[in-house]
Amino acid sequence: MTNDRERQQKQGTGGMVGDLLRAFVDRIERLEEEKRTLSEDLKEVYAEAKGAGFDAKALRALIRERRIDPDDRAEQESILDTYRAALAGWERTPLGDAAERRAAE
Amino acid sequence: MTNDRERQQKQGTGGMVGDLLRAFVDRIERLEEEKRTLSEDLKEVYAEAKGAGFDAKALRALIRERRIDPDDRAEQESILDTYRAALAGWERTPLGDAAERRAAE
Amino acid sequence: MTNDRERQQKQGTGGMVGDLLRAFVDRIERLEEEKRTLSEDLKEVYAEAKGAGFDAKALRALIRERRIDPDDRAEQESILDTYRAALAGWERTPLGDAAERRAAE
Amino acid sequence: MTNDRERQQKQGTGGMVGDLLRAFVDRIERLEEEKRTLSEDLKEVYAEAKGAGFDAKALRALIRERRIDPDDRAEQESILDTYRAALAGWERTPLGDAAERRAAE
DNA sequence: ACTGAAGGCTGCCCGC
DNA sequence: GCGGGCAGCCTTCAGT
Repeated sequence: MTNDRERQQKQGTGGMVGDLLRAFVDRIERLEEEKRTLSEDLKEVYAEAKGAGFDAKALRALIRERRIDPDDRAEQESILDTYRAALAGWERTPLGDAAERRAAE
Repeated sequence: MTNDRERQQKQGTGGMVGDLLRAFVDRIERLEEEKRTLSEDLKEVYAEAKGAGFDAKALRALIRERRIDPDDRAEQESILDTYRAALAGWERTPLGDAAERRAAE
Repeated sequence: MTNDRERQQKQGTGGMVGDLLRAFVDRIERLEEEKRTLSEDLKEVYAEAKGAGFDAKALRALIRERRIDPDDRAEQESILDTYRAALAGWERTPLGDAAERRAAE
Repeated sequence: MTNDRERQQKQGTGGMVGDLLRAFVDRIERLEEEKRTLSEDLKEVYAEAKGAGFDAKALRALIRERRIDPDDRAEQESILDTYRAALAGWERTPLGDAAERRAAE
């Protein structure tokens, strides 16, 4: 009988592994659901902040800045400064070229 | 008046705006921390499952499948509806038939 | 015959709309393929730059910085500075709390 | 010459590294510009299709379907393979049967 | 340590 | 003009 086979798969002696698997799936899905809820809460807070007159983009930038390690940030900034310096005076970009071509059409 | 608020934000007169900002930052960072905790929990569960003999990759595939499946039915319906709308007035044309067959797959 | 019906759908009088649709699909897929090729080229260039000793992350940051409008960037930086100032001295973050709790375990 | 002195100061020894960096930046920005152009072309094609009476959303869905379909078969195969691997040693258990049926859907 | 995938985040485009 | 949906980018993580 199909149902017996089903029940065996889910509950029988051989189903212990299945029970274990289902337990894991359950835990995972609960955790994911909680994460999803938090993401929504976060979205709400940003919306609220925006409603209070704060710039959401800047607020996100602020949070990001606070999140990352100050040392790492300094390191990255330092490298970036070096590159910026290496390109100093180099305003002739492909993007500029394209804009000129576009204007010439 | 908006300008007063602007000036307050920039000068910190009374710090009320600063307090508000701090409150938002605090709420955001708490929520993010909770999310981070859940991500770690999730990672642990996967590790535990792996320790129990389950293949993590397959487990993830299973979870993903279960996650998208419910939406998927709705999505398929939605696409089907959209196709019907896109083909409005052509339903009796061969193209309409082809689209319907495609959507029905 | 099924094949004739197929051919009608694809090539017959009633298939003119189908031809048009297929032409659009063809153009779109060609353009997407070209985009994909460029993405791969880009990836190669970054890999090459990395091989030449440049920091890929910083390089991307540099490119991003050059891409956005200088005025917009200044505006964002200005707002960010304002927020930073409003939070000055506020180092007590949830993340910090969590770290302390973690250390206490 | 003043410019040479300037450039030396900003780029370091001989400016060779700076030149190299500029070359990379140039290549990257050109590729990105080409991508941007293609994106615009794509947008135009969609607009044109819309003008011809096609529903843009449905068209995008169609393209997406065609794009993922080839991969999809491979992906499905891959998942199936993964499941088989995950269940190695349990194939003769009820769980194995269930997993195989699930993967076969 | 690096590479390839997976997931989350951000910016863009459309519809309301 | 704005909020939602979607595509692309970035980051992180498992695997080699």
